[in-house]
Amino acid sequence: MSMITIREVSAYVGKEVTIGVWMYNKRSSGKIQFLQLRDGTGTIQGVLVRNQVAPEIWDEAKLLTMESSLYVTGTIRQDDRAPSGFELDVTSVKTIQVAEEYPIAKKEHGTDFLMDHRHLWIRSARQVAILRVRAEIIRAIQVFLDQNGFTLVDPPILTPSSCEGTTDLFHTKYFDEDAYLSQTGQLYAEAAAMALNRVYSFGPTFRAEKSKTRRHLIEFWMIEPEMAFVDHERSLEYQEQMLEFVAQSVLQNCPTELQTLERDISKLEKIKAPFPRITYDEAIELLHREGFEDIQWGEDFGSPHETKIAESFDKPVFITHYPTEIKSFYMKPDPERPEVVLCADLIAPEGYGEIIGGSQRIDDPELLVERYEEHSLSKETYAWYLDLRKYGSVPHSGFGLGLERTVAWICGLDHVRESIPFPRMLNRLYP
RNA sequence: UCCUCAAUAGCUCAAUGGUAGAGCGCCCGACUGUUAAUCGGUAGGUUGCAGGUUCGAGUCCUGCUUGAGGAGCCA
Repeated sequence: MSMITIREVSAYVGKEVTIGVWMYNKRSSGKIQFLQLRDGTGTIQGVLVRNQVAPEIWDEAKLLTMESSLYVTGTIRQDDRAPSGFELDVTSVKTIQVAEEYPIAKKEHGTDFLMDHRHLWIRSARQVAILRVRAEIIRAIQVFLDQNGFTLVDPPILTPSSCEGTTDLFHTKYFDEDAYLSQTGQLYAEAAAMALNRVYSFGPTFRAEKSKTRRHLIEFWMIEPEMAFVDHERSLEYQEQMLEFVAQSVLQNCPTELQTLERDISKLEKIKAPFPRITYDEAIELLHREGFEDIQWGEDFGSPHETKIAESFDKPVFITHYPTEIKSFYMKPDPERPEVVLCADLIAPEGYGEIIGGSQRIDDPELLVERYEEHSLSKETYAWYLDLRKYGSVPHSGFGLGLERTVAWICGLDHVRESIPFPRMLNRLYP
């Protein structure tokens, strides 16, 4: 007799196997019990017929409650009545624990209740599917970057100062010094690119913003590639190729998960490079045509603006060449138009908003020092970053992809809180 | 920080200012193919907190707390 997982049952038809499982539901009549079993790799229905099993096995199964844990032994049988095509004729049940009354019922729950029970909520089929797709997206990104010669470098999480200087940071003590939780690994990735050419960082980032929308988390994960000798245009090509690879990988490797999520596959099949590109100027014109007459050149787009622009395309769209004034200090001005920078935000379709922000970086040390002054950045704190422009400065570009927004988009979620196992949100640190 | 909405049984929600209810879940019982099984029954309440108006407040008013959606900021 073999100890297997539910994922493997198709190879054991007609054989007796034992599986470690949780019971997520039970339907029973007087002389037959249907145990709905899951083990994290899949689900299967266990069938007990009263006059075909030992009385003590029948009685033990009757005591099982929702989410009770057990080893179940039985024979795998092909059955067209089962959604998965297979059933288990149970011959023996070995209870590990009879669970207390499980708080998450089969019917609907409110957001607050589910978030308070996130540690149990992740057991449900939909959440399991999302976490699988998240893992597949991470895997696909790493495969793509590996195939393109990128090296993973891990930036620090405790940092001495703000990297972008704008948003609110989480403050902590670092012995006698002040320290902050990282809001981006980019500046460190730039340093690593000067050592390893093409690199990427992948890790958690933290923003103490009072943001409370479906697109924001306090703690979220970013993938930040940084490329020496690569200009803005080439960077956009990497971005669109990477997202195409991600979408195709999920389509190929997560069909059952996408089915569980009831995701419209045709939307994902359209994610193919190249993506449309419009300049900031053209985006402003588009918005004026669409009735957003309030927005003026030089202002940043709000969410309604981004959504309107995205609705005009059936693929993700790059918005390039934003005004220098509203963008980060390290972005390289367009040599022909210094009032705009060589940057792009990638806006996802279906209202998922900005999922990538990227730019070519300033490589001229004198211009960088000017920017330090304009943005009131401490020369001492950023001395090491200036060094990158003093010792063999090269053109280089990079971008940051927000993992949770990408997962929410690929899965078709209506909130990023379901795209990460344990979301950290405004006023929510538990569980 | 601002705007809008909400808070009643374990959960999801009802209840003209006039006796606090239903469905689901739990528990008990019936049922040999159930797919959120079905059917019958039992138990289950300081209506978020503190005041106020009223003969009478779950309901109206004030303040607070918590949550949800959005703005700003951002990925």
